[in-house]
Amino acid sequence: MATTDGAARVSTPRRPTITLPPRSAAETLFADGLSPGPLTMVSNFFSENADFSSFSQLLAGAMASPSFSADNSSSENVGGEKFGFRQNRPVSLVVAHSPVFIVPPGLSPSGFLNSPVFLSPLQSPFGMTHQQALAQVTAQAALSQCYMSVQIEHQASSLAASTESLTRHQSFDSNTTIQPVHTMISEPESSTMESSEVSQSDRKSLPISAAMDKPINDGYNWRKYGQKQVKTSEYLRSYYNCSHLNCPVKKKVERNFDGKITEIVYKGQHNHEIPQSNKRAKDRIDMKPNTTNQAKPELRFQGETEMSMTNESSHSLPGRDQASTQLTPPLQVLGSCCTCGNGYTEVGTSKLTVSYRTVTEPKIVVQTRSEVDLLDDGYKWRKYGQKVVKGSAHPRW
DNA sequence: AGCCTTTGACCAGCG
DNA sequence: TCGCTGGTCAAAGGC
Repeated sequence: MATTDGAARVSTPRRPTITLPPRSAAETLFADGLSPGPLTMVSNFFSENADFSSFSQLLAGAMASPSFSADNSSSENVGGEKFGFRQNRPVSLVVAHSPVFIVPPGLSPSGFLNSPVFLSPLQSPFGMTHQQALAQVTAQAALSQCYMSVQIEHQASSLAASTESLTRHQSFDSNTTIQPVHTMISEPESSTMESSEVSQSDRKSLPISAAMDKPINDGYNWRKYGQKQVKTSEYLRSYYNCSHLNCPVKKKVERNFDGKITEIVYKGQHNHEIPQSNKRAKDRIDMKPNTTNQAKPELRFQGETEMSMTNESSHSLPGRDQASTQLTPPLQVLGSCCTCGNGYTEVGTSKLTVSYRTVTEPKIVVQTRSEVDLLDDGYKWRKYGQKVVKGSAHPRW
């Protein structure tokens, strides 16, 4: 990142560097605008091991964590669900990558380059827990939705060369869905105007495909093998294969009418490391700070300003012991966060999915074989209702 | 030349 | 058995 950072800064006045605090200081982190709501949910997959540096590693660590293993069994007991993307990941498989994962789903590389949610190498081994690390990634996924449409136009031309080099390692090796269905983050003032200026017609005139056909430059190479308009989502769904030889990983990407990614589902696990021999990989490597930074990564926003990070979500993470949802899966939960009063969380363990939605954040759905940890997302949720949802045998609060 | 996207057709699962 | 739906295939074309 260091090498092309300069180019990126041409259009981005500054990139505030955020050093991730220890988990106990998560509030500091999120005070900068990265609301952790959906993040801690994801983060709870992870143990406290700090030996992973990439998203893949984080996930691998999460999957290998005792809790996950236990949850696996428990989840299977829950109903022997036919989880849509039950992975066949070898237990021993550890995807070791460089400690950089950057581009979130839903943001073109160029968009992400200037995105305030841009991340550089993880802090994980140095004061950042896996929860936080993954939370950051998820935050990128969430927040990027807000900036994508705005930034595409402004950055496509000037940053095309440098963007891909910034992309790295968002390796969702688990069955992970990031589903920012509702982009509700209050747009920063700096981008609100731009957003409004980017009219619908402008957006339509945009080569959306160019900006979004590669929604996630996660370090892997993807080959699109199909695209459909699925009825259940109304959105256009694209199917991608990892282009690596014999790699079984696939992903589905759903986009709304604006071309914004609304859902990403990863299936399977890479049986290889992130390719580094191709140009993109090379660029990404070039973008990596350096080996020193790899060893001592820091969280860095590539965004324009802190202002871009300014949203109304001051959703800070309370202590995990404050998690109040007492759930007996499978069920779904709707409620508002006691911390910020925003949004709700819903847990559908019958499908082993968890989705969070707050007023200020996109919806994020994580599919996993584990549900127990998801119930303790570190937030306090206030139950404000309960009912049986049509089509569901389970109560909803 | 190689890899990618596009897109209609095909297939399998399900009710 | 049939129709619907989601997922995949594969040919064609583009970069």
